Amino acid sequence: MAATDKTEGRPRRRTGNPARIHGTIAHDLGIAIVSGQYAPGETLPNEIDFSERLKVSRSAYREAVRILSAKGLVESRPKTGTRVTQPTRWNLLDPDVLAWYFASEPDPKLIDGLFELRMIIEPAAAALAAERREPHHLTIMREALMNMEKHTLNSEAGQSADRAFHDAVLDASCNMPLRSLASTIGAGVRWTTVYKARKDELPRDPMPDHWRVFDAIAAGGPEAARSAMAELVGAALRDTARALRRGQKQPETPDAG
Amino acid sequence: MAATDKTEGRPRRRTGNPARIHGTIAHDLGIAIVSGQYAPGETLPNEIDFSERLKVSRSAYREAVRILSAKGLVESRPKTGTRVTQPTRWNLLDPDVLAWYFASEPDPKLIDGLFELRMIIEPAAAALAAERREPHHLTIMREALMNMEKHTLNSEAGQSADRAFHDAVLDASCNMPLRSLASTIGAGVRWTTVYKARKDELPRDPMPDHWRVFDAIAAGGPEAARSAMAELVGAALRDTARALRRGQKQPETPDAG
DNA sequence: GTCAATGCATTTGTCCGAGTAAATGCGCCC
DNA sequence: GGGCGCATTTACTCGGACAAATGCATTGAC
Repeated sequence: MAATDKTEGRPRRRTGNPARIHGTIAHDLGIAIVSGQYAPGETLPNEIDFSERLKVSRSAYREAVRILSAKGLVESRPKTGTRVTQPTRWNLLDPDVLAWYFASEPDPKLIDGLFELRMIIEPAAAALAAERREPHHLTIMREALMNMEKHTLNSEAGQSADRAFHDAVLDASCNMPLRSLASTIGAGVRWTTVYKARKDELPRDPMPDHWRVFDAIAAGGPEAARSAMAELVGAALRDTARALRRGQKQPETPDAG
Repeated sequence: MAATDKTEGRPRRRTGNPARIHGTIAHDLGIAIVSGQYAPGETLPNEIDFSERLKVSRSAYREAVRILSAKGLVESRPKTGTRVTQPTRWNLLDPDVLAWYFASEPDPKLIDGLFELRMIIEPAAAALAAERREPHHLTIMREALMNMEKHTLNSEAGQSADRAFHDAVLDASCNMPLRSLASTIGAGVRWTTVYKARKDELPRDPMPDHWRVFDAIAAGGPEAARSAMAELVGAALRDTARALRRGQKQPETPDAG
């Protein structure tokens, strides 16, 4: 836990800063909603009852609802009440919403979907980055990869260096909407490494693939960058799929077959 | 105006429903922020003064700020106040934020970025759709295209049919994160058609391209669907670029060259 | 003279209670 | 039986008060 903080809807801040009530309520309620604890279409208890049950003032509760409403998770109207919207309306690309998905074990369909998105976005972004990268982008990438080598993906520092590298590639694409996908991609990267580590699955050294992407971007070769990044993400996908199979087998067949 | 409503931060609802104060404040402030009226890093007036100036209660103003905070536009802390965050932190993919961008004439860089994103996303989504589409997806697509033919892109109905078609393709990809990009793509589609119409630029009949995409998806041909969609988006891009050039020329050289 | 601890002022955060407006469902009237 | 007005439920808005947190200046010690 203790993620990157920044926006609304996180339980507590990086600096030991105590959480604000509306933030924690939004966080808890958000997790409850995306995990299906409140079904789509269901209306939650009215403001007065619910805020009393949560032991917070109505104002704080209402601000929490505003946060969830801003992210598309609920919709509130007079008389009808506040009800959970259909999942297709949720802002899945919102960093907080995605984080709430990953707070509990997320749906495998979502993991697959995120990998598909990465396979679409990241090679294209790498190609654009090869054409447009500025010197400072390369500096950030190089530093991230060196940190990755030093700390390895088993440490928190190594994982955040991995995310920093992918973020830098999206940054270097010089495309605002693409860069906005950084947090989404980052969540996928993070989950992948953590999950594989939990399954003791770290079969392939990720560094050569990463350096190939970096070299292609630095050399200004769009197609080389595209294929190198496709290879990198594809390898991560295959490793994760294997870890997923192991994870599913374990609870069913403890030691025999 | 009078967009699709649904989430928080819209000024008024589809059904003639009067706007809620916190929604209108968030809407107005959101537009002011994305249009640069409040510079990144700048802190807005404190809650009491600002809410008085806006002629609303502090509670309503605070709920508006919570909405903006949830979308990453502002960040508020005690003593420091509420300040506008750096644009890289904004949730550009949020439907409301994007709508606020388009409320005033948006930055051409953003338009280019959106087209690049569409050129990356939509062909890939079409390919996935060709593999996974269900009969009801095809029904929706066919109906959308028939409406498009009937009303043409000059009418509101025709434009929303266009959006409905692109939405249906993303739906048919059966990929949750991809589908979440529907509102973003839709905003791009909408802006494109409206802008071209304003410049009297409608040189190419869009229907054949659209039917080719549909046929490929219906036939289950991923690569055909991919290239057909790439052709469609590429044509829209070229037309829009031409309209942009005309739009820039007009104010400078009224009638001579 | 430098640095650390501390008190203070400012701003957001939280709480409470009351009253308003809107949307739904019911009963009434036509 | 269908359309219309009314009552009820719910979120929405308001105003005021207190608490908590934080940046800053002051003060003190070394």
